[in-house]
Amino acid sequence: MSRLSETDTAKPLRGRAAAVGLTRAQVVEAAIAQIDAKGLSAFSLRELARSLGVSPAVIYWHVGGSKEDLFAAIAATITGGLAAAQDPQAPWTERLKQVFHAYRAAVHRHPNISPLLGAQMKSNGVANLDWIETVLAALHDGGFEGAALRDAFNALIGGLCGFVTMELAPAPASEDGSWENRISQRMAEVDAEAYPLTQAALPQLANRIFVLRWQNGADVSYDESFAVLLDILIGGIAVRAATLSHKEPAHG
Amino acid sequence: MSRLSETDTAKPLRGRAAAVGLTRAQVVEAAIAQIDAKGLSAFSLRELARSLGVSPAVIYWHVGGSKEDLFAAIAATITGGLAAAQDPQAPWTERLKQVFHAYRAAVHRHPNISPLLGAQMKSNGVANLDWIETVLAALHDGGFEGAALRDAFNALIGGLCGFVTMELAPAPASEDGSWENRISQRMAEVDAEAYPLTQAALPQLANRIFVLRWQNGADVSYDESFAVLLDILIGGIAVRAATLSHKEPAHG
DNA sequence: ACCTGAACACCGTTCAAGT
DNA sequence: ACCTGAACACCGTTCAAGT
Repeated sequence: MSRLSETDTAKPLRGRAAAVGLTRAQVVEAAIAQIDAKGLSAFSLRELARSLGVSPAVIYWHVGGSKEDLFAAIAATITGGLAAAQDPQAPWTERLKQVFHAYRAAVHRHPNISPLLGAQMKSNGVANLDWIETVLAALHDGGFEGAALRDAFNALIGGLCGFVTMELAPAPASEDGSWENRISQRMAEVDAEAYPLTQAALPQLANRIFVLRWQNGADVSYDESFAVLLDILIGGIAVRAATLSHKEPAHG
Repeated sequence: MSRLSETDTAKPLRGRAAAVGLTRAQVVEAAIAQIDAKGLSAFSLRELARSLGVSPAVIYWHVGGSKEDLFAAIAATITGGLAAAQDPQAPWTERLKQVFHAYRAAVHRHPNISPLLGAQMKSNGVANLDWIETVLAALHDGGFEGAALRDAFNALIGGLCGFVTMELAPAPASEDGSWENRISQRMAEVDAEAYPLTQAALPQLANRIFVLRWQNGADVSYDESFAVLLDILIGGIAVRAATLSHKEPAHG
């Protein structure tokens, strides 16, 4: 949103060319702004350089080896500070809810970035261990370790971060709304013989359930569905925690 | 896997140029083979045309307007026939398990295609309603309708398909294993002061949990984690079904 | 109906050279 | 240390023209 922060006085400015005074953080910030504005599919390093009034090569100088590295830096920026969203006094099940709600809120602040978080391993990297540590700590408090810890962790992260990725899956890039029109019309014509339940459900659920929609979670709220998923998952994890041999039943 | 099926005799072959005799289905099949072999990031329409010994323009002629349309056709091919995986006699909770296990197995047969299914709305389109109908039918048998049906459907699809998307998120494209080496080494150096639980868990869990890994679900099994997620989700959905006013408690 | 060939407007990435 | 400019090897997409 905001332009390059002019208040960053930490730049040496020694040479004449260095008068541009770009920072790595500024490059990442500008990239996020570009993706917020035009979408991920329209994003390019050359366009980013253009928007910064700079040669394409400077992106490489500041951010490292490749476009993927820039994406990883963006992902790290988006998911930074998630650990702070959690109240250390709360029971572990509550802490988990807080962290995943914070995760979803953070991605919703930059919905176009979402594919980088869910569908690219490099962006999932060791970037910031802070919020991973909080998830592991909560599960540890619930009594999980070893293979049970692994499965609980993966089920939570995969299910919840995966939900957000699907929720915010981008629509096809197109100036006009031709695709939206075509798909909404095609849904109106679903064959009642072949798909009776789909046809019956569509009047109420068209564009409000995955797969049968033409807008994503940036335009249509999936808050309640996410709440249901989170409730079921945390509840199920708590039940499993209670059955672990070396712990008393968990509160929550 | 298999080359173009020469046994397809349904091609007219009238002109001389038509001697190539390409089918839309063959183009899609060849695209899948390309992505299986080289990965999604290395895939291009020109390369596909080259592998078919054909001009780039023919892809457009056969498949429609854009690369995204080809991707949608690929997604439809991959998820086709999922409805058949389900035993109509089984209780609704069992049917759900069958369908989602079949979904995961289908994507695992072409792991490189996975981002198309989870992170692109066009590929999620009305493509094939068959398996959507089976999910809606199962939930209907469980007594869900209206907003409850919507949330149950979204929680299931988002959580489970989302899990598969994360599980199979592609590693960065690079000839050598330099990235794998770097990240695995960085994990070995996690600060025990700042991240005590992460550090304690890593010896057992490195490369076996999301985010802290350098290989994806095509190389490392997430079968057990998926089973845990599926169990918790179906169990939670069944509990909610039992609380719906107009139904008796569900079996399963 | 199906395909070719060439063209247009872009890309990501690298590298010598400047200050 | 930070940036420019030009170059290389590609893209996706379109369109007239061929058979």
